Amino acid sequence: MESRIERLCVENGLKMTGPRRAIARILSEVDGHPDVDELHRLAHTLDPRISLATVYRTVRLFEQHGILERRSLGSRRARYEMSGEHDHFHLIDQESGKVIEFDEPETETLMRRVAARHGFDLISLKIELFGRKLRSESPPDRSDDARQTVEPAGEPR
Amino acid sequence: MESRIERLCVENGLKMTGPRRAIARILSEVDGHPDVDELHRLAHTLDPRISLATVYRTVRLFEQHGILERRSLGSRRARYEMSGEHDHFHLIDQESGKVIEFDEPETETLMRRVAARHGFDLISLKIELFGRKLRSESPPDRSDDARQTVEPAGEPR
DNA sequence: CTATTTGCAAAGTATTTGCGCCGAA
DNA sequence: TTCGGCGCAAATACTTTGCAAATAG
Repeated sequence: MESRIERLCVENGLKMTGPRRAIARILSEVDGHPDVDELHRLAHTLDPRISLATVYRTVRLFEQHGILERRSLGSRRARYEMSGEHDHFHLIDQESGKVIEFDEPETETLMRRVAARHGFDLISLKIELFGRKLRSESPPDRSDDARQTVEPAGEPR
Repeated sequence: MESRIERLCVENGLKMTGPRRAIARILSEVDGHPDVDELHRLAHTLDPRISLATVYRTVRLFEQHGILERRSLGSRRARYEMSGEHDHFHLIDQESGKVIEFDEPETETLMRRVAARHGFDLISLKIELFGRKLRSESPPDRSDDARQTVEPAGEPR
């Protein structure tokens, strides 16, 4: 079966080699924001011959073709996620390093307008909120916000 | 004469050594978003004995005390700017790497609300827009937006 | 005086590259 | 068959650290 990313590779005219296919599959299945080491570790389970260098080369390639986006999310190493039609943003727990994704459609519109105001066409945007969990008082209301993913986090910076 | 940052250091109970004073002054005077090398080069003109390691140690210290904020702004190396009362954001020209600062007060409010909705207290936020200059049509309207700084940019990533 | 800080050089991370062999188209 | 991709190891880029000498409070 062909993963979403494999299809994008073909559409972009990329040669589909074994390693690329493996990495593409990993990327399609993993959730969260893996860094290169994680990707390498996972790809390694599909094909132990895949080298770290290839993972680096592949994510760079995918990024250049708009298939992946690079984030920092408060960690030192680069972390990646698939590009979506609409942007979503990240809320990072300063203590644990956990990342929560959230949507905020108005924001993108607003930012597009800001860019235009300065004579720019918006290509992409990164929004990272750093916060501390509220201990006390009113239980958080999360009645809106469609998708929402929490991940275990690497190092709490 | 004492720089703004020097004052902040004293308030934070930091020992004011020669190197720190020099770096603080550089930071107060430079505009833009210098990386560690730039700071070192500049500090070097004030006192040639200041080492790169000390610059690294000092920016880390200042960051921990909330005096400085670390940004990435599309480049690999960390870049710094003074913390202000209110956050401002960055628009990066994908071609040249130039950085434009802009204010968007509503945004911070909105983001604070989003964080609260997820049960978090907002500590800081980073917003980076990546854009391409509009060649054609209507001259950009910049009648609002208070402050605005453009800087020459290091490497266009 | 004493606990911190500094410079230096060496060690650590994160990422990229040169090169000869290998495989997809 | 051909050209680009791959693994490997070495190179590079950025940042941190151990240690002995220097210094702020």
